[in-house]
Amino acid sequence: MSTASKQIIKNLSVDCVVFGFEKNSLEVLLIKRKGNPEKGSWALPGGFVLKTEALDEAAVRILEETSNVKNIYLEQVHTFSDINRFPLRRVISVAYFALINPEKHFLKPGIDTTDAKWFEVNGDIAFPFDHESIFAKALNQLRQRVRNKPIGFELLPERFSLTQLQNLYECILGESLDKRNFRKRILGLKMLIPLNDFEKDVAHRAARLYKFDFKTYQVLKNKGFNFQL
Amino acid sequence: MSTASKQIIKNLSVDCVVFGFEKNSLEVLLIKRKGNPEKGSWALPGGFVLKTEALDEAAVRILEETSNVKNIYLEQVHTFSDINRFPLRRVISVAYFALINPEKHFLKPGIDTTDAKWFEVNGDIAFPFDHESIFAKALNQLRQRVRNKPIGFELLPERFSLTQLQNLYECILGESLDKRNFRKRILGLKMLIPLNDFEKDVAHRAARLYKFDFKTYQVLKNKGFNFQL
DNA sequence: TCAAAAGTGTTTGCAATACACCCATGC
DNA sequence: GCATGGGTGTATTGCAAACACTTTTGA
Repeated sequence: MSTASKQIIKNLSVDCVVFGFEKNSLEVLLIKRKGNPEKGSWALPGGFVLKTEALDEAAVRILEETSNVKNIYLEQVHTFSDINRFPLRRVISVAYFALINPEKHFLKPGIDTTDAKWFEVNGDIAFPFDHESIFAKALNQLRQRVRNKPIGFELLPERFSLTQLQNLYECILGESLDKRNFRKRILGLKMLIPLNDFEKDVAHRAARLYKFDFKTYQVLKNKGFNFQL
Repeated sequence: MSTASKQIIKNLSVDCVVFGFEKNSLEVLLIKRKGNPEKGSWALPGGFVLKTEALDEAAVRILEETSNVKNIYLEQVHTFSDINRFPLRRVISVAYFALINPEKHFLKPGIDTTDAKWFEVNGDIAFPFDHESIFAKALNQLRQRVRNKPIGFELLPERFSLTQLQNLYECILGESLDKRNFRKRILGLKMLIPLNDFEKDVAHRAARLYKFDFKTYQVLKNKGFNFQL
């Protein structure tokens, strides 16, 4: 079933900046466009809003349709409205940003896409349309977010080491952090539960694994915190 | 000239939450609606976007048209898209928030409005449509803003006392602050220039007046700061 | 002389920073 | 036994918080 038959709003789209963390690298999900304009180029997953849905719903649907990504945290970022941002006609686009753990999502191309793939955030990405600005704004928002809300639950495997968490923070912020201070502050938040499990098959002392205390995590997410990492 | 003749986008509007500070009270600008729906009720100034303008431009134009407010700081807040937020048809609305000094703006009703007036933010306001949510989101954003960016330049007269500035902060945050600590921190930012002028005709010791060092103010606005007021 | 707000410093505690060595493991 | 990353504690510093009295002015 094509989106067209579902009554789209022709001048309103949603674009999603989906961040994932894998192999110590922060990545962004792009899809290869099946149709014109910009056919064949790698773009942010996006699509038109239906007459029957709110923007949040559209974002969820579009991510599922274009790349098979489901059940994730989404947050509205900004609305882009340059007159010529889309070449065929005037379309304004609402940007969303999302965090997921790539390992939990098997990408597959969907409607309007021939492929879906992760790209390194720090690599050189040639975005079509105004997706460069959209991406930049979303990345910026992610960097703000990490300093006053807990983050990681959405991006890491269920059990992880403190070093993994620190790597995640370092990737997002683009700076390196002091190990001892990082641990002190993170553990001080009491949002991690230490497990009696350790890394396996590593050529060095095995790191203890932790999981998120989901309840505390949610509380912190609501009330936020305020420290320098 | 009516907006209709300028080719509006019928499903896309902008609503503005304009904050002003006067007589130690934080206020929001509302306009009285001339037409249906919600004729006669006090609403956020808003209007439809033209096919020929970006959202930021629309916000500027709409504020000027509805209430004669010009030349102000505007910032996009959020896009509201509930299917039934507007009763006549599906309209999504992009909210902006703005800060102005009421004394510098002579309100007068414009297109689609029969009146324009300031309302106390802390009073009971009966908003039409989903303007309650829009207002709440904007106020929330203002409260965030005040903690990590300088604010006040847009809301205060050119020359003002430290007490006025403190009152402004207290109004926005809805809590009272310690005078000595407030002064230490504000002066520490080096964004104020002390003048050799003082309050006049007050029945107590006259307060020194300050003005903003616009350059430092702008620098701080870009790089932000991070302290608890 | 009283009322009302302006103006001013110090102490205390906490949280951020900087920093270096021993531990466990696989090869 | 060596290379690799895991794990740990302390001293210092700077900033936030709490707090009360004197000064100026007009009525």
